[in-house]
Amino acid sequence: MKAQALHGHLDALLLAVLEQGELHGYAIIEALRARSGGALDLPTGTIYPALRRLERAGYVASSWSTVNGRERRTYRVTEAGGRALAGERAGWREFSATVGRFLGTEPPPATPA
Amino acid sequence: MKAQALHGHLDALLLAVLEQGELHGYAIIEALRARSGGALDLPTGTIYPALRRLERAGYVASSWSTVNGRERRTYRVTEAGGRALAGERAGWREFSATVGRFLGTEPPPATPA
DNA sequence: GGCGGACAAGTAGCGTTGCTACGTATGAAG
DNA sequence: CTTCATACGTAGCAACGCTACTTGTCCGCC
Repeated sequence: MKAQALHGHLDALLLAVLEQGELHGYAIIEALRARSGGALDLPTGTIYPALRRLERAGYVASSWSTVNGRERRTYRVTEAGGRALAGERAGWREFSATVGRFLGTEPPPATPA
Repeated sequence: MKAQALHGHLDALLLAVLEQGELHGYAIIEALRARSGGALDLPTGTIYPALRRLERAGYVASSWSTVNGRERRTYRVTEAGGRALAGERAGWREFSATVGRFLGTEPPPATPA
């Protein structure tokens, strides 16, 4: 699956993953890959900027820690982030319903002309 | 619904609409609006360039006609476009299933037997 | 000791995509 | 005559994610 189709939904995805528990960037990538069955394998150049975007927006907060000499920035969802996620979920539902109506997850209708 | 979230799926949408019968640009906009219950109200500046993109790619073909002194460019899906649409449909299914797993939208309604 | 690979974070630059705003023209309605 | 619906189109912009690259530590292997 070409991941570039994520357009506009990446933020929601990140919030959704972080909703289940705080994680650091690298772990988020692995969580996405694991939970999607390998379909989502995002490069660091995609998620780090996205995370900073979310932090700038106030949807996540981060804290540094050092584990075995390796610096880690751990992110967690803020209250505003939680609200945003709820909105994103609603938006996704509407979006997928709308697009799904056209791309019909099912075989092409007989189209009685 | 903010339509800008369409990112990457517009082409598939256009092909899907045209699959049911050839239409001209303006009619496509109306068809999208009608079939989506008003959720999709795309500006001409969005679909005309998209249509030309599709034509350049060989997924649709167009022909001019004049109706009541008004020029019309009518589009229809080509064979390559049909194949592309099939691929887009498969892609959409995978994409929506993947994102849905995170955003909690349950599996697509296609749950037969 | 040296080397590569996993872990961990980050930036710079690019291409694609859809949107806003604008421009042109005809026919019908008021 | 003006306005609205029909009908086509372009130019410029902003957002988003991707590719490619950089820095640094720790661990296992030769």
